[in-house]
Amino acid sequence: MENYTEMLRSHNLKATPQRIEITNALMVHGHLTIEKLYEILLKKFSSISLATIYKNINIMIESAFIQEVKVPRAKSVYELTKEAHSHLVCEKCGNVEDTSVDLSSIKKLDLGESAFKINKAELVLSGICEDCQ
Amino acid sequence: MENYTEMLRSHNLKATPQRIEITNALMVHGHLTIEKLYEILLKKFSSISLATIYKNINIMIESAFIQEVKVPRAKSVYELTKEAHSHLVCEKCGNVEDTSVDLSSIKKLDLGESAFKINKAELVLSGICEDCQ
DNA sequence: TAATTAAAATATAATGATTATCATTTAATA
DNA sequence: TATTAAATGATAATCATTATATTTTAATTA
Repeated sequence: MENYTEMLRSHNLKATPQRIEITNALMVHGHLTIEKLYEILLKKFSSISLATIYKNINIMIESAFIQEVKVPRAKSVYELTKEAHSHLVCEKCGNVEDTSVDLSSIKKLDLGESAFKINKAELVLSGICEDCQ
Repeated sequence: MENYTEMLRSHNLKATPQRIEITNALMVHGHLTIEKLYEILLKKFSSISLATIYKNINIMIESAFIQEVKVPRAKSVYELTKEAHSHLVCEKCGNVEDTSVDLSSIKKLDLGESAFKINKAELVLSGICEDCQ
């Protein structure tokens, strides 16, 4: 899908060139930190403000267009919202990639133990990626 | 176990009153944010510096005495290091509790898919706790 | 038990990250 | 094309964390 304008509008977000470029950067790179995103957007918009990045990240999270991934022992990265999945984080190069792990079994497993009502499960697997081995 | 002095020393940490109190606070409360920890220690040490909290948290993490838990959509909490476990986070009251979920099955499940070598699995389950339901 | 010393505590300054403010510009709509 | 609410950019303000320098202290040893 290339139509970022419609993607943004369907989440009630104005399709500004800056937002389209954020969307594109996340589509291309998968997972990006704030500073990396800023760096990438500076190439297209030489006078973009860091505040614009922060404000857009926040409003895009609110509208569920993107999501924050809290990475152990590292800065958070952001990704486009997609179907439920988990993350692999390389302890050496810091790269983050998606992985499809079935968490439904965990949800069931745990429900028996307590009265806690689980809505969401977030799993981060740390280790060494293929390239770094 | 009540002997916090020996616990600290076994991790090559000087047993200062401030560190003993941090240990005690974590033992009593389980999971605490930086600011909550500061608040608690102020009651015992009216002139404790926030820098002391930060420095101790960092050195205690380095020596594996405690661990940081990154909580989705909230501030990190810290806990004493114990056997591997997962966390339940209440979306309403913010309380964090431990839960024993077997992650070994996940590790195996995933290993088949890619050449990524998993060292650690961190799972956070979000939902509504018993009290908040 | 007192003396020694490296490390820790405190106070505070400095840095880094994020948010707020405001004037200007622009996307969406009529 | 004109209108307007929202977004952008520049920058100040705030909040979180770390660094620095001085004083104090836990651990060790004479």
